Amino acid sequence: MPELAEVEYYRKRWDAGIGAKILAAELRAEKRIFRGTDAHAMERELPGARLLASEARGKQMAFRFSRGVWIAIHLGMTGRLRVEPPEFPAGKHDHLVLRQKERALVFSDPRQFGRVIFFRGKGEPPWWASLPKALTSAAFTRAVLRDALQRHRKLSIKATLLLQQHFPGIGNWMADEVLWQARIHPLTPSGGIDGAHLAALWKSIRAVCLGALRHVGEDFSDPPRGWLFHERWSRRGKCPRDGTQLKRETIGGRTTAWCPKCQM
DNA sequence: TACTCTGTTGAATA
DNA sequence: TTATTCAACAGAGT
Repeated sequence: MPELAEVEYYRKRWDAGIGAKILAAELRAEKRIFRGTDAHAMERELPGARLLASEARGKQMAFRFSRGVWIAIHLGMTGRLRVEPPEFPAGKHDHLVLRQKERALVFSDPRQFGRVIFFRGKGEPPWWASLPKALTSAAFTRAVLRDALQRHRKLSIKATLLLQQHFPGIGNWMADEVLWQARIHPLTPSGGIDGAHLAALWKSIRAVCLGALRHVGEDFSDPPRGWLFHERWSRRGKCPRDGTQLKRETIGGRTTAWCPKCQM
């Protein structure tokens, strides 16, 4: 599930623990969630560290602790962060539990497509510093968009929008929403989008990111009425603009919904 | 029960 | 270098 705004929502769940010390880190190092990181070091070095701050970039989150300790979390498809009472017993899919005096910070992920990465050192971890700039920042210009589309000119625009190195935070439903709002057919080759279409695409990328953050990102409420979002899940979904029955097909390996009438 | 679907992404291949 | 396919995993839906 988690795309840009859901990630932001879950990140803020752990804000409850900011300022408090970690007493214990419970995890099972052999879990797939910890692939590529030193989970034993995490278990050893987190206790005693104080949670200072967190930030989300696209689908990535970083939690910064005292003593130069960081963890990054990616939620994958089914990952969640939540807060439980301090003595809460970890369930089957609760892969990381950070105990504080007043609460437990819990990361769960049944499918384990997500991951946790540990870092201790001076300054920002390299993997964090090298992430692309937010689509809602001034750095995401029309020229940056055009470059990304040209680099993948043969790829369908739907598949291109899912590339995290260019469109951090965009996931399957957001990509469909962006294309529907910009009235662009998901199979359009990315390289063929220019002029007014490019301008419309740029505008709807920002509108969808901002709208999602404002609604889903704040309190997990649904996006605004009138968005494709409310229709795209069902086989019987209708275009909110003209009532046309939506088409559903796999594009770029993902289920895609669009209006055959207004998306050209 | 059996089979299909899934809001992700990285590794392996072409 | 870029595009495509598939697997990692578990639960929900039909």
